[in-house]
Amino acid sequence: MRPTVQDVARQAGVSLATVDRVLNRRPGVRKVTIAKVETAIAALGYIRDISAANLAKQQAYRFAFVIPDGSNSFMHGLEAEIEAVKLHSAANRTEISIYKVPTFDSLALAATLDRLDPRHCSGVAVVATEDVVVQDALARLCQNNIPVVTLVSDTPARQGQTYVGIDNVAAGRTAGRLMGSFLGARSGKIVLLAGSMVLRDHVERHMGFDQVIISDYNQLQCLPIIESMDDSGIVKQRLRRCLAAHTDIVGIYNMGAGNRGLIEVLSADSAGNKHVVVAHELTEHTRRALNTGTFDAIIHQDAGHEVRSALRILKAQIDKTPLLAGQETIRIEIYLNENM
Amino acid sequence: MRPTVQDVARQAGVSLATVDRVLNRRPGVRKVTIAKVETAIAALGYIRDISAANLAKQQAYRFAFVIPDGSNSFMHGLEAEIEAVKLHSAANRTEISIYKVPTFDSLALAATLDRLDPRHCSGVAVVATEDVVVQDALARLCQNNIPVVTLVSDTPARQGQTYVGIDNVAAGRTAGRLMGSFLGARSGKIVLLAGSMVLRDHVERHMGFDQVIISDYNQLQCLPIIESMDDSGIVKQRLRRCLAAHTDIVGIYNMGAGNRGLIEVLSADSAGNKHVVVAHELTEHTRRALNTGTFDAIIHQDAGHEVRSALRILKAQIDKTPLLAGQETIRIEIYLNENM
DNA sequence: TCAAGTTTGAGGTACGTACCTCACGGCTTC
DNA sequence: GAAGCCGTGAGGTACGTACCTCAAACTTGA
Repeated sequence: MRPTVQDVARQAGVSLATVDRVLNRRPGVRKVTIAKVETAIAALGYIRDISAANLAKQQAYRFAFVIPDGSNSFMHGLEAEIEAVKLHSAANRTEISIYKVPTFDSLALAATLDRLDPRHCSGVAVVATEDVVVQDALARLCQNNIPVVTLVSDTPARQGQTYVGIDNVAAGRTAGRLMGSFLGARSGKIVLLAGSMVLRDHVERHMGFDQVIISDYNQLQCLPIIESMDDSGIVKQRLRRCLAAHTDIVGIYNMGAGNRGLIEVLSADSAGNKHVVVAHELTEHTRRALNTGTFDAIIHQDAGHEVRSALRILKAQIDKTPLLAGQETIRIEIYLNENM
Repeated sequence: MRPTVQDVARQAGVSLATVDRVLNRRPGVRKVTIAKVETAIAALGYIRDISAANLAKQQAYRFAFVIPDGSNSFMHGLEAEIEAVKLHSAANRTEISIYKVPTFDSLALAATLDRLDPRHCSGVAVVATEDVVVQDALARLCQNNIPVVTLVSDTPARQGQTYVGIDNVAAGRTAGRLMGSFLGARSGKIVLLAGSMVLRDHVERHMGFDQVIISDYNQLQCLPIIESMDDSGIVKQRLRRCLAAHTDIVGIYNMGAGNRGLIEVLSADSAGNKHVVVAHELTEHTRRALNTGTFDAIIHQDAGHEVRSALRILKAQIDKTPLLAGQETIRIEIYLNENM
C-alpha cells in the first residue's frame, strides 16, 4: 500500500495537522519540524494522491480557450478538437469554455482576456497575436497567477507562458528540403503562396524555406511571394496569372491557407502534375489532393495534440506536477499519400 | 456545480442506495426503477466522478508491460519510455511492472503471461509474437477479464485485444514513395535490408515498399533482400559485398534494425552520398546520419506515444470510459534532417 | 390471505486529502 | 509572574463514490 499522510506523521513523530501544514505550505511550523516531516516524506516515498487532493479541495479545473473566429479550416479543426476533449472532460473535474474572437482583432482579443474572471478561470490557452495590448493582457493574467499557454503562433516567449505549437522556421525548412529532394536535378522556378507577410507564422516558414533552397539547391529560384489573405478566390486569380507568366515553374509551396483555390487551379490545369506541390495542414481537401497526386506532400501539425498538450501543461502548472518530457513536443509531421 | 448521485436520487424520486445499485449494476432493482434512474441521469447529465470512484474503490491500476529483452534500440527506447511514465504514475494510483522476456522465445513469453496473477494485475501490454502458445496465453488473460493491448507488432487481431502500433504495410509504402520521389527520374537498383523475413513487421514493410516501386517506378529495380538478423556486423559484411557486386545501385532501404552497420559502410564509402537511403526508427545514430546527409529520410514510430496510448486504452477499458478518437492512432512519422 | 420472496430506503463507514477550530504548552517580554 | 505569541496536537467535517447492513414495503403464488 502507498504511504499516506498518516504514515508520514507517524514516521516523523508529529501530528497529522503538522504534516498537513508542511505539505500545503501553511505557516506555523518551525524549520526543524519542517525538516523532520520532509525527511519522513523522502524516507517513505510519500506522494500526494492528486485525485483525493482535488476531491477534498473541490478543485475544478476551469480552462478558457481563446481562438480566432471563422477564418481558416485549421482553426475550425482546432475548435473541433477542443469540443471533442470537452465531451470527456467532465469526468475529470475539468470545464472548458471556448471564446471566439474576430481574427486578428487584437483589441477584442485583449478585451476578452481581460474579461476572464480569475475566480472562475484556472488557466488560459490562447491563439495570441504579437500586439502589445494582447501581451499586456496576458501579463495581467500571469500576475493573477493564472497559467497561460499560447497556441499555434509563437509570439516572442514571455515569462510564465508556455508555447504549444511547431517551430515554423523548421517547418519551412522541411518544406524546402522536400521540395528540393523531390525535384532532384530539375531546375526552374518555385511559386510561393502565403496568406499575409504580416503573419509571423508565414514569415518564419518563408525564411526556413528560402534558407534551404538558397543554400542547397541553386538550380531552383523562388518567385516573389504571392499574398492571398488566405482567400481561395484570390489564390486562384493570382496563381493563374503567375503560372501564365512563367514557363519554367517546377514547384509550388503554399505556406498559408487557401489550399482549395490552389487545388482548383491545379486540377483544371491538364499539365498540373508536372509541378511538385508542398502545402500545409491536412484537411479533407488536402487529403484528397494527396490522394489524386495533385499535392506531393503536406506539412502538418496535429491540432488535437496541441489541445491536449495545452490542457496537460495547464493542469501540471496548477497541480505543481512535473510533465512527461517527450509528450509535449508538437511534431512537424510530413504526410504523403501513403502515410495518412 | 456538477450533479452528484444525491441529485440523481432526488430527481428520480428514489433513494441513494438504489441509484448506487443501478450505477454499479448490482442486482435487486426492478426494470421500471432502473429506467427511472437512467432517465434522471440523462436529464441531469450526471457523470460519475472517476477520481472519487477510484478513491472509494481503492482502485489501483496495476499494469504489466511484457517486452523483449536485449535486442534492438527500439525496444530499449520503449523500455525507457515505460520507465519515464512509471516515475509519474504513482500520483495517479497506477503501478507499472516491466517483464523482460528473451527475444522471440514464445514459450518464455507465454509462461510469463500465464504467471501474471489476475488479482495483482489489472491490464497487460505486450509485444507479442504470433505463436499459438502466446495467443492462447493472451486468450486466457481475456477470459480472466484482464484487458490486453498488443504493442508494436500487429499480430492477427483477436477479440478483446487492441493493437497499438503502426500499419507496417503503409510504412513500407511510405518508404517506397520517399525513395521513388527522391530518386526522381534516376534509374537503377535498390538494396533491401531486413532483420529476418520471419518477422511479420519486416515482411509487411517489404510488401508495401515493393507495391509502390513496382506500380509507380518501373525504372527502379529491387535487389533480393539481404537478411541480417538485425546484427550490425552482418549488415556491414553483406552490404559491402552487395555494393561491390552492383555498379548501378541508387537507393538503399533498411526495413529492420542494424542501422549502425549501414551507417559505417556508407560513411566509409567516399561516394556514399550518391545513394538515397531510407531507414526506420529515429535513434541517436540515425539522427546523426540524417544530420550528416548519410541518410535521407527516417520512418519512425513514437515509442513514448505507444506506451502512453497503451495505458490510456487499458484504463479506459477498466473504467468503461470512452476514448478520445484521434489520440490513439500511432502515426507513421517521416523525419528529414530539418524536422527533428 | 398469508408466507415467501423481491425490491427499496435509511443510514452507516471508508477511501486520502484539505482545511478548520480550539486548546495546551513553552517561550519571550515587560 | 502575568500577558502575549508561536508551535503543535487533537479532533472534527467535507469532498463524491462504493459498498455494507437491516428493516420496511411491496409483490407474488398458493
